[in-house]
Amino acid sequence: MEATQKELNLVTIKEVLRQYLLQKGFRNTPERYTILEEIYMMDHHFNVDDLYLLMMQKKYHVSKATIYNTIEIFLDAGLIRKHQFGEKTLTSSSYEKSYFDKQHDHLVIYKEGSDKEIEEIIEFCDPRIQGIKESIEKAFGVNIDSHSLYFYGTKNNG
Amino acid sequence: MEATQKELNLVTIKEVLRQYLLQKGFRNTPERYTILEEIYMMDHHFNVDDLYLLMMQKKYHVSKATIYNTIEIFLDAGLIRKHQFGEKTLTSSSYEKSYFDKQHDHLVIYKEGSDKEIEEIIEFCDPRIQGIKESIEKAFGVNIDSHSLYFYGTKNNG
DNA sequence: CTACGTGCAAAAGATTTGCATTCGA
DNA sequence: TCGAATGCAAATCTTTTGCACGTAG
Repeated sequence: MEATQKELNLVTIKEVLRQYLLQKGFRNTPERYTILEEIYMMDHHFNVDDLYLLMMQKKYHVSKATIYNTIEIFLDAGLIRKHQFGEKTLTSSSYEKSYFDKQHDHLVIYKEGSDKEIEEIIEFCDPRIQGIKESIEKAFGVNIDSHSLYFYGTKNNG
Repeated sequence: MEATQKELNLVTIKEVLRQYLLQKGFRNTPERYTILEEIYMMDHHFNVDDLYLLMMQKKYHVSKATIYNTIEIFLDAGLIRKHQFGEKTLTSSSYEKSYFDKQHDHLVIYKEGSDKEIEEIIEFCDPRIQGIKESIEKAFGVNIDSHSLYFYGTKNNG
């Protein structure tokens, strides 16, 4: 059932990409569909290197340049979201599939005693953020397209 | 009056650094005080290169390595905060002085029609974020040390 | 056919590291 | 004195760019 749902989603998401490419006048290259499929088969956040290594393992030869290119397109198409975890240390950008999920935010949990190592990333969704968003739009006369909210903390051992 | 207040703050903040270095057993190097002074004389966000160039102009010779080092210390001491503006494009880390300010969040306004160029960054402070924070702490059993919230949008021309 | 997209390698930009030298305690 | 800090340059890591080649339309 789980696998079947994923298969269905895969069919859907490829169609979404097809429509997007058509509308933009971009080409239907096999790389774009293969990368999309890999991303939508994954269950977690990933960065460019993760994706590159995964595809190498599966013997799909795609260059990093193409992955970076493709990710730009997917971002524009709304097929993925970009994140920047790790407030303290510099980390590479992370991404996640976004088409079937609702917008959510992240709680980044650091290992106890370490400022650097991330132990876990938990997703959450609090409706109050919408209220803040609307207030800001009114207060400053802006249209807000998106937001990002991260909480940083540690496990509560007490 | 403005200048006088800034002078007073400078005296205070140097004392804070002195206490911090003492407590940690770190040395009182002139570089650390000079960099701190530059940061606290500034009114806006800055990145490492901004700071480096500024100090070169003023004929203070400080290497970038030392600036990076010092910034780590100031972060740990709570004298500055780190930011990562620019969700779409990669940008260098930004920093700002934090000692006399209360915690605030940011509204990043992009130039109309451009996904890349930032037109303005506005600071705001909404108390509702505290409520969300407390809910998350209870829900997931964590201690939250900090958060970052960014809204991304464009000027409302309507 | 004719660009657009890809792959590869080189370049660029931010940050980190290694090491000899300097200097604060 | 002597270990911590600094400066400089080289190294590293992520992302971007240039160019020759392949291929979708």
